Amino acid sequence: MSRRQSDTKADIRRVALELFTQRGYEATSLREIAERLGVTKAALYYHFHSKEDIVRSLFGEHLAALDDLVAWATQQPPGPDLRAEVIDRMLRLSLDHGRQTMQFALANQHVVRDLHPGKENMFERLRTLFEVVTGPDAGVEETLRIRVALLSINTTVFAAQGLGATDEQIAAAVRDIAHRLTR
Amino acid sequence: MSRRQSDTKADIRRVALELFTQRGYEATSLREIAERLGVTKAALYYHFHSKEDIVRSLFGEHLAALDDLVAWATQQPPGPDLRAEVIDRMLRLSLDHGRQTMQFALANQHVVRDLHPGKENMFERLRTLFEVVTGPDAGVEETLRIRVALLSINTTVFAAQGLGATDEQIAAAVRDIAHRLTR
DNA sequence: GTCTATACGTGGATAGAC
DNA sequence: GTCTATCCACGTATAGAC
Repeated sequence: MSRRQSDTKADIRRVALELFTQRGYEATSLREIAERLGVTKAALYYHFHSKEDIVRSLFGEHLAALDDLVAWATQQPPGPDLRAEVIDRMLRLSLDHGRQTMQFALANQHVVRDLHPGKENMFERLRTLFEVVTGPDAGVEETLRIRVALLSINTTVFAAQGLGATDEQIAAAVRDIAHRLTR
Repeated sequence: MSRRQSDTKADIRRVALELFTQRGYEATSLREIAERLGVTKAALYYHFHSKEDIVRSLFGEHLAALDDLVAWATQQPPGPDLRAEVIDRMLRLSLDHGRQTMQFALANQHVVRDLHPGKENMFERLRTLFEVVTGPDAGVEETLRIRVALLSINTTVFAAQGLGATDEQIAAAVRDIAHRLTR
């Protein structure tokens, strides 16, 4: 039985995510990705239509999952319980898709922003989520605090660099942080 | 009296910071910067040696100020008071240099990281600052919490996008957040 | 499914006139 | 101090053989 095609495709995705995150999207050439994998540029184009297509493939699932979360949250009755639940679901979502995907999004904001022109991008979804968990009558400071609580997932992953923390420790820290910021 | 040379230079810096932040460093060409200013690429090269030189110029002051802070903090006796003071000084430092510089650094991590090869880069300084404010006997979760508190300055500025918050409101929110995370 | 070869654009950077 | 003109390297992407 021969090596499956999807293995190569998965390899490309893995290396691309790594390099895009470390060096940035534009600073990473397809040549580098190909070299790292021991294949040629043309091989990449067999599996993906374009460079942007690779990013789309990397971020698509995450975006879809975020969509589901937003849809779910919108239907729930507002309140403090919802905040904690949204944070917890977002945390699980982030850990599932791996820390690196978030790091990538943070370090390549303009790329992620332009993936879906118009209002369909990631930051619009985040904004919607912000609005759902924040009451309409919250003051500026409270709004900021709640938003930071949601973003603390990303921040904590970033802060954990070089610390050798496990996913469990990170998750525990995030819950603690979010709790301190939203009560 | 003729238009001073430093005006043009300042204009370049202003536009460059704006574009680098919005579109990313590599995605922004010198041609775009020049066009926006109504000058030619060659004019840019009169004021700056290279593209990287522009970034260095943008980030140099911030880095120097951060150096001073690290040096100061290293000499202080450790303790909870130091944490609050370090956060406060870092907050003032960040607000002074403008929010955009931080946004730029966040959105172009790899560029800032490689500005000074070796250990002289921004993240090394941050790491040093982390170590100073975190006791050597802190657990993983506590360490994460304190780090996130320091980073909350950046996070809050990011979270404030599109909210129309004043610098004072942001500063107040940061102090509140840091306090909740470090007590 | 992966290769070689190549087209084509654009980017950063420099030389030299004004 | 700013321009025109130009160089060169590299990037994405495609065509077509194996």
